[in-house]
Amino acid sequence: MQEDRRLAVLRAIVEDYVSTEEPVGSKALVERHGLGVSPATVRNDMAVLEEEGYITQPHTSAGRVPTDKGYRMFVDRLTTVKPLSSAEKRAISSFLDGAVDLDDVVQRSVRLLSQLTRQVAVVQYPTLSSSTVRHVELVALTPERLLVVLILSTGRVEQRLVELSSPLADDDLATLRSRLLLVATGQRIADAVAGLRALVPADDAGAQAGAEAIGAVVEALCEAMSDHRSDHRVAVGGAANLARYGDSFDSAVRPLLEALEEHVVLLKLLGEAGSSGMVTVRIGAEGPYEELSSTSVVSTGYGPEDQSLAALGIVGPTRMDYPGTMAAVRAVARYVTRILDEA
Amino acid sequence: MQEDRRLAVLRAIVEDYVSTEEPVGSKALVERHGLGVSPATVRNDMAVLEEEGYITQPHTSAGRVPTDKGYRMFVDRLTTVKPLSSAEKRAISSFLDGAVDLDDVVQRSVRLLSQLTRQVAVVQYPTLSSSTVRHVELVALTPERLLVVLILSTGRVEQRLVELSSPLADDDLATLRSRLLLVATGQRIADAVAGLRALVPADDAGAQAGAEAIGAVVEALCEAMSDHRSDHRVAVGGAANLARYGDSFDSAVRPLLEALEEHVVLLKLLGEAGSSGMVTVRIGAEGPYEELSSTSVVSTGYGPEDQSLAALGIVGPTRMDYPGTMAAVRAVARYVTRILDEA
DNA sequence: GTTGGCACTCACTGAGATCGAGTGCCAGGT
DNA sequence: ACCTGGCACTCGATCTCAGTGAGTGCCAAC
Repeated sequence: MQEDRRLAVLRAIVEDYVSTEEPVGSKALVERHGLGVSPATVRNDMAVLEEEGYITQPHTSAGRVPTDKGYRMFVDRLTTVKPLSSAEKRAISSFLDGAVDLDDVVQRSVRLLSQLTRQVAVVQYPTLSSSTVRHVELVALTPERLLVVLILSTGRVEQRLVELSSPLADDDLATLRSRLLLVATGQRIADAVAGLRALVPADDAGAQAGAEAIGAVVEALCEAMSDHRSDHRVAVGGAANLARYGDSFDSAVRPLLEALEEHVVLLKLLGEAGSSGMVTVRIGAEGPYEELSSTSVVSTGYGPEDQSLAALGIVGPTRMDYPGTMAAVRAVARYVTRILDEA
Repeated sequence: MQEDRRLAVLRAIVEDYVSTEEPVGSKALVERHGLGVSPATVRNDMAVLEEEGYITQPHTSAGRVPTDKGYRMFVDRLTTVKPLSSAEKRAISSFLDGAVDLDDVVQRSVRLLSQLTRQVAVVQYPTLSSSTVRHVELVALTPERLLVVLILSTGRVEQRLVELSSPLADDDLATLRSRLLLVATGQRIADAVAGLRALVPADDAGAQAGAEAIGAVVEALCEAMSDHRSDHRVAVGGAANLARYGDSFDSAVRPLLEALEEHVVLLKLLGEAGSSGMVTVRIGAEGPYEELSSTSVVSTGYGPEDQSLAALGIVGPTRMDYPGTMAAVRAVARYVTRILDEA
């Protein structure tokens, strides 16, 4: 019984603190929320909650503030699913439906997400690893310069320039192209890489015409396929929302701004995201980055069905509207998944 | 004579204020700089400078601070070219020489520029308008889906997906491809667009096989060429440097953060940049954006010779090290130009 | 045209003094 | 066993107020 009320108190504290941005006291609590008890009772509950580590007071004789543990409890057990308003739903679909290509989808998603949550949004570009090769194209810019174009099922196009030491005849080019197509088309990345490498003649084989070209082209293709830069590309948006931090500027915003430029760090944060459909919340110092100890990450995977292509999410202060943010993140992930499926 | 000294005083004020971040008084001035006169004399000069609008005092009985007009004078007439240190030069070349493709060049440039200047750097992707068509490729993903790939002399690759209502025979595809190549290859964008449009048969012409395909493909190509999104792409880096603003946070950083996300605004700012080789400085409220009245933009065009492909520059507080910043911007622009030329 | 002297201004700083939201605890009520 | 009203206490926030000093403007002398 009292256990239940204590949790209600915790929830109320979190909600109030999130919306008012100020430590919340016992009196204000009973007024703003309909718990039918007196401030004194609430104070007792608060004392217990503090003992258990869910809340603290910044200084004696100030209201209480949730700790990371408190937020965690709130997120895990106290949030009720908060459906998006129909206006928000409309915003999402009208925003994303106009997208023309992959880049556009990602960019619109970041923008949308940052506007919905009023936080900094991060969207990872769909990763290559689970996609297949749709097409490979060789273009002879000059007899010694080949442009290798790789087109993946996700719609991503990678191109590489290959310089040859000796010119390549058109016939050989055509042969090479068809061999590449035969081996790679329709394959998953990993299989395609293996198949392509097998094409390269062993060192001691006769220096047949175009042997150098095969090696160089295959090398370029494999490099493009396993290119981690593409895997690691992320789009960031809504940095202007950082200006709302107001207080705790140097301690919180600076490292965050730095992290936002270090895309590898961002990916690590997003990477903790579970599979599609599950929204993951990392609160404060739960992660590996000490400097981000006062920021939380709400993220999820997105992509068709069980195999999630990539992750998206938002980064914000630990004091944030978790239910609303989680709902927004999940909704956007779903829509993006659908859009990608259709395309 | 006194005229000369007054300017020397102005220069000294700007330099001191930039480095100390505090209003500078007459006594400190004569001490730190070797002007061989007494504080009283300097005070007289300051009074004149203030009357002429080059400096102000934040409040009575405080030191002087340069006005926008003061900075303008400083930049136009008082700066001596400040050569980069050899360490900086080395940093530039080692940083940029490793770049592998166009995207990489741009991204490295932003990073480099932001680190050299400790400001927010902005680099515009090379614009399409002055580039030529290197190659056009058609790929039949399925008989009804064509992938159109456009390769430009700048190394940029644009792709578009075209859906046809009826399948296209391989022969027709090959014919179309060669006609496209004939018309477009080597042409400047504008000419290529004109040539391509001429390929589309008039409405009343017989519905020859592939007529629809021609129209759709040409449409896609032209759209890709005149696609303003590519023209308008910019890379931004070094936002973490905003954290150094410290004071005047809400008034300065917030609008700046917003502007940084509005790439169109950035382009407008950069767009004021003169031709290659000339570094342009916009100080404070000289520009069209009131909210950016306490920020300056140092920018320049870059690209081969007379025709500049795009612009790059930095955005920072009006109180900045103009000589150093201008030198860095110019140096980076030169290096980038060289790199692009070689590639 | 320059300089030293001098009175004046005014932001900044730190020491009280005061205020009040909020707490902890206890005795009494249900 | 639990809730409640009452009460003393704490301590950050706010205000006031004098003191300090960097810096100025002006003037008479060089």
